[in-house]
Amino acid sequence: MPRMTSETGLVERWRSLLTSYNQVACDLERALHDGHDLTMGEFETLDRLVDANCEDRRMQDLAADMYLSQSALSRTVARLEKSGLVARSLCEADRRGVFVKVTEVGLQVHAEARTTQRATLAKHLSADPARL
Amino acid sequence: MPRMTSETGLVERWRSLLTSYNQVACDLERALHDGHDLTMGEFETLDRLVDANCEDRRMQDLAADMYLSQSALSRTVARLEKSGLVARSLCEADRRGVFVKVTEVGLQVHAEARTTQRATLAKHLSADPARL
DNA sequence: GAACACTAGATGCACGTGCATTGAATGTCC
DNA sequence: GGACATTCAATGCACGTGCATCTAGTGTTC
Repeated sequence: MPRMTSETGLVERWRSLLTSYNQVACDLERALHDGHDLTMGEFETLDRLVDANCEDRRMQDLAADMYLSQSALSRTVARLEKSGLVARSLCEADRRGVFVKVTEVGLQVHAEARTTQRATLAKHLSADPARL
Repeated sequence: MPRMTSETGLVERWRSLLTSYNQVACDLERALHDGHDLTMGEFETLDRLVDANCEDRRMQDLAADMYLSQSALSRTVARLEKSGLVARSLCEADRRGVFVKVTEVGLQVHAEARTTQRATLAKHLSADPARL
């Protein structure tokens, strides 16, 4: 069973993934920070919240479709709240839970930041879909 | 000019990249840490050094084909040296430069860790080349 | 050869992260 | 209903990172 091919391809694909990700992430992080004083994690969190708009979301649900760990998310939301971009409120039904909602300011900042994000993504991902 | 399609695809591809990367990276990080007391960055550094074996490599050259920043690389190599996996020696030709070489122990640890890496990569990347 | 710009790599610092733990609320079992 | 396990979110802690800066060696210009 000649599995050399698959093993080699594996590492190559991993390195490709590693490189792609880091290039985009690095640039995006800087662009968001410089232009909007946001972390990539903060923007992504905001982005998820806006996607599911009108609806309060529990921390848990947020964490579910994100890559952030529970503690990271907790602190990220704390930072966003401190900046006035989201609001936390406790869930009456289950008083352990916490609801998170985007504020007006949060919506504005998100809209602006999204422009930056799109531009950065386009710069890196538009021309070469082969090397995703 | 209907660019909606491309913009939408852009974000989708980014989220896909984000998710793929974080799943693999997270798992790999843990596996390497638990099994070999290595950071992902440390392993990748070691990996690059082994690839270019027999040859001393300057920090600069190492940094060139890696995603790590200059300061991160500097500290990573410092940690690897402290653990006895690599050795630094100064470059006589240009005494600002520093050579980095894998030690015997480093080779062994790398070989062991590579097994773990391959296994982890296989788990995540083997079945679904479509969603690289 | 003295002054100045530049480069290689190390380091102080602030910050975001994961892990483990904590505190509070809920569920369960008898 | 009281004791115990479980869940949600927050937090102490150690650690790796990037940015800016620093030190030392090199190149250049006069």
